Amino acid sequence: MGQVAEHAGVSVKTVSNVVNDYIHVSDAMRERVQESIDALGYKMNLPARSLRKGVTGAIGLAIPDLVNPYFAAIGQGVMREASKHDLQVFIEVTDGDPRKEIEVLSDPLRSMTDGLIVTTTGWRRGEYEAELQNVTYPLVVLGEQTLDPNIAQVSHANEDGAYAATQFLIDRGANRIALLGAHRHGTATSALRESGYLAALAANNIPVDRDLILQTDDWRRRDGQTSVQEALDRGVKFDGLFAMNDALAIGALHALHSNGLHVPGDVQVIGWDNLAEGRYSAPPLTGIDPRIDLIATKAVDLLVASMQGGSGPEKNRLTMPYEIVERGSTKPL
Amino acid sequence: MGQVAEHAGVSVKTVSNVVNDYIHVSDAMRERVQESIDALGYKMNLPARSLRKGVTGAIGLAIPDLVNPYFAAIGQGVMREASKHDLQVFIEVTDGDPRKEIEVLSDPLRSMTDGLIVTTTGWRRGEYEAELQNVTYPLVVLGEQTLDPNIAQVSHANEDGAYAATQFLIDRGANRIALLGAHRHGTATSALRESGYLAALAANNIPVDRDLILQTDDWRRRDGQTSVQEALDRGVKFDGLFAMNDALAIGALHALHSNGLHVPGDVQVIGWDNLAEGRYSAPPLTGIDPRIDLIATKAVDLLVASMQGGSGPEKNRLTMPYEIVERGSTKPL
DNA sequence: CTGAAAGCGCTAACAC
DNA sequence: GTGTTAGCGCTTTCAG
Repeated sequence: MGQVAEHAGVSVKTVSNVVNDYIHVSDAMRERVQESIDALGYKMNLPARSLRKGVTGAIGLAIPDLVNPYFAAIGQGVMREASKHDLQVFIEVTDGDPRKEIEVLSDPLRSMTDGLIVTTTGWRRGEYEAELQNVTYPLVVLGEQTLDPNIAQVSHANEDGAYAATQFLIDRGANRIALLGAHRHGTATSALRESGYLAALAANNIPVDRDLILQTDDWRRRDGQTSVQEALDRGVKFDGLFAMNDALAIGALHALHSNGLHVPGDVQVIGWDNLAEGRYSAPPLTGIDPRIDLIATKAVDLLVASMQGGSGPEKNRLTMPYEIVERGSTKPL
Repeated sequence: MGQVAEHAGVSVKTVSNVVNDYIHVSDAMRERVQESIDALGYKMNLPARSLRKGVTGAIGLAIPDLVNPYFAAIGQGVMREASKHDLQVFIEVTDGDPRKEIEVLSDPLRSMTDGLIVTTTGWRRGEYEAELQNVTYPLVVLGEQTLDPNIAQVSHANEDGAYAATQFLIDRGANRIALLGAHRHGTATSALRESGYLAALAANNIPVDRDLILQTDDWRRRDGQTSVQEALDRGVKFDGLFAMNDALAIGALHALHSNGLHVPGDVQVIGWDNLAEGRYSAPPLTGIDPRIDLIATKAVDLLVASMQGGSGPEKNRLTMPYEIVERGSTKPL
């Protein structure tokens, strides 16, 4: 910057003014400085600016996995919305490891971001409340795990959506409905979706059959496939299947096909996430659309509000609307 | 840091020594300082460190799209390998827009990274050579578009792989083989794969039928689907299909099914990328495995070498090995 | 509207 | 082994 100032015959302050689009700069001056900038190929040093200003112009996004299409979509949505606010996004990967999901809160990288969006999968309800309390910067949690109502948060309509998905299957004639994705050690999300499922069964006077509640360790395609395969091997029969996410559903489809079962003829399948992949599966997947784009947008907006406004009495815990998108994996009504 | 120094009754230099694991610090001192650090909850300010040291400890990764599983896999691999070198990765998304792919080279964010890996999709051969020349920091290009042999680069074995894929189909009895993914405005990658396809046909004395060369605007599922659907609508017949990537192949599968065609009975399909999604399609996809993990690893290693060693006479243009993974979308030999 | 000087938090160089 | 000082490149007072 000194270089540019010298070349243009002005002070560094003036160069800074031009670079930062300061109002009170004469057009002549602006042009002259800009020419020097171009001539010398000057590039702003961001670390120096951050150090001086105390803000970085970047936010962090902690997700479990880049390759998982759900989190990739979150990442895409966050980046899109952040760029509208001229914010860079630094992605950190936590592998769905609860320890890493909490470490990220005090990572040195926090000094390079003005706020953090963290998506949690491993936390159980009530865990890590203390660490959350110690956070001094703007934070938004994606998930349903915090107790403290002061922490900004955006969640799926887990219970309502699960109820609706189950009812959807019932309405189309299924009455032995498997639930795929129950966690042995109960994450908050799976517990909520399970309770929506149970509520729908109860409302329709369908008895609960524990054999139909299929556990998985994780929510990936493989987990869906092996879990359904095992159920089939055990001789469990069902005519409907509600998978807690699309990846599980894709795996389930695979297992069902391998066992000669027809979808939706023998088993109707409904998923959750409305991933692009589900539009191209055979058959295309019916499912809950949680509006991932909206989740990401709201998360950024909440974070930005917290970064700017301090902590007004704004609504900081959002539950997203959902829709059911009907495709070939369920029968038409 | 001053805070910590005061609390521990030492100088800032000593605190810095402890934080940076400097060798010549007595154990007693180290412990005392560490206690103060913990007591005060001190966190290193990265921008300040970067400013002073002139290096940031981070690298940039420019990819077209976070949601595209191929690039997500590249991202995952790059992050994994980078973390082995204690490097942060800052991802930037270029939307496959050639302009953005070039802008990223001179982005202000470069001052926050010590090097850049850029994956190119939009460049045509020979384009942007000037901009590439102006780059003053370590750079690795993923793709096959640069002419300058001094630019580090890792590429797929496009021509050989395409030849092998086509031959694979021929060996299994196909003799009317469609090629899916030719670009109207010829990107380097599609041109190379097309030439491998043509070479294989020639080697087997199979005449080229231009109707079988299916153009697409991009390489996404949708492009594969619509392109194949159009071909079918035009009455084009084929018993084999080589899709230039898995996304196209997934789209093709969808179109084929919709038209009552059986895979591999009526049409054998081979893809390229070996994405997880292809393992769960119906039928599971045969295809070229480009070893995405290896590509990412090599890219980081090349970059790190260039960041450390300056520019030794090392091999800086790598073509990755490939394998064919056989699954249900082709017939057994 | 523009200039001069101070200082953000850190590490490198040098002194002790 | 540990302390002192200067300065990385920028923006922010405060003068003019």
